[in-house]
Amino acid sequence: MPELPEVETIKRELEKKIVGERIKEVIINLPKPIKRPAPAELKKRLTNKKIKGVKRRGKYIILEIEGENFLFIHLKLTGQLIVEKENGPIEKHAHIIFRFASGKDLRFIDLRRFGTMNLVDRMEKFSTYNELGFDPLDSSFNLEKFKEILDKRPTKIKQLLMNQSLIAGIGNIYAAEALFRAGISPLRPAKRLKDSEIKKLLEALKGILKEAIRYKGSSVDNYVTTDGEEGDYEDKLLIYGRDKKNCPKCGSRLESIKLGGRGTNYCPKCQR
DNA sequence: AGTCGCCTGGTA
DNA sequence: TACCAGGCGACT
Repeated sequence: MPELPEVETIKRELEKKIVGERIKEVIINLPKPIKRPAPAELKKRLTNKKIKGVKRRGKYIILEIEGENFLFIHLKLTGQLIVEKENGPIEKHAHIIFRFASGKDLRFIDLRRFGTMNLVDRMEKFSTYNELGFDPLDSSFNLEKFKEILDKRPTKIKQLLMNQSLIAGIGNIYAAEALFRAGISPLRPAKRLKDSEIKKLLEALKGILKEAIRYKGSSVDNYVTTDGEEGDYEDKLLIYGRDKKNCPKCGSRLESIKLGGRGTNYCPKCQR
């Protein structure tokens, strides 16, 4: 499940591996991920173009391609972006392949087919881009801004953390981890958090995201880096996925509930 | 704010 | 063999 740390890891690797490469062919084995334009049009616009840069916004990877082309890629739950030699065996779910003049491929692989691609000629033309909230690691995202976001919102804090239009990049894993580290119950209405708790949560959030990036993300589900390697942060997760287990801090039994349709674990003793 | 649908593979 | 996971958009 790629969230901010996983997407950031992929972004940094792609920056090193594919900037400057020229696309000689776009192979579409499954058109479904291509939302717009029509697959044939996308092919036409990208063929024989150079990759100029790679950006990340929330959980989106953005490839900047010669000729005013911005390709927004969302990996959703099981998407992978792998760079490898073009003559290697084609993976079972390799839906879209960008074949470079150098003999390398960038392959978009997605078991569950939820991932998406949108090609636009200006960043702002991708409507979702304009609706994304703060990047939690950006220096402009400080205590004051975080307080403003929580202020007056009755939403449960975990759901607020995962609302991409407020803060962009946090998903189920890191929301749960940050709340555990900060000792805050996922059920607390956002507006009821005390200043001291908001401070703690912000520090936990930034800290965990940075650590996870250092470990190249968590390989929950089938996330891998652009080498096809797993991340190493999965072993550091203290609360996510620990259904029916005991709290790593106090030893009491963890609570497993559904929140906004998503599985949520927390320790009722350590998280208030 | 809650629910559904999109998907496949692992698990009860 | 039925069910569940889950980001996000669409819908209510």
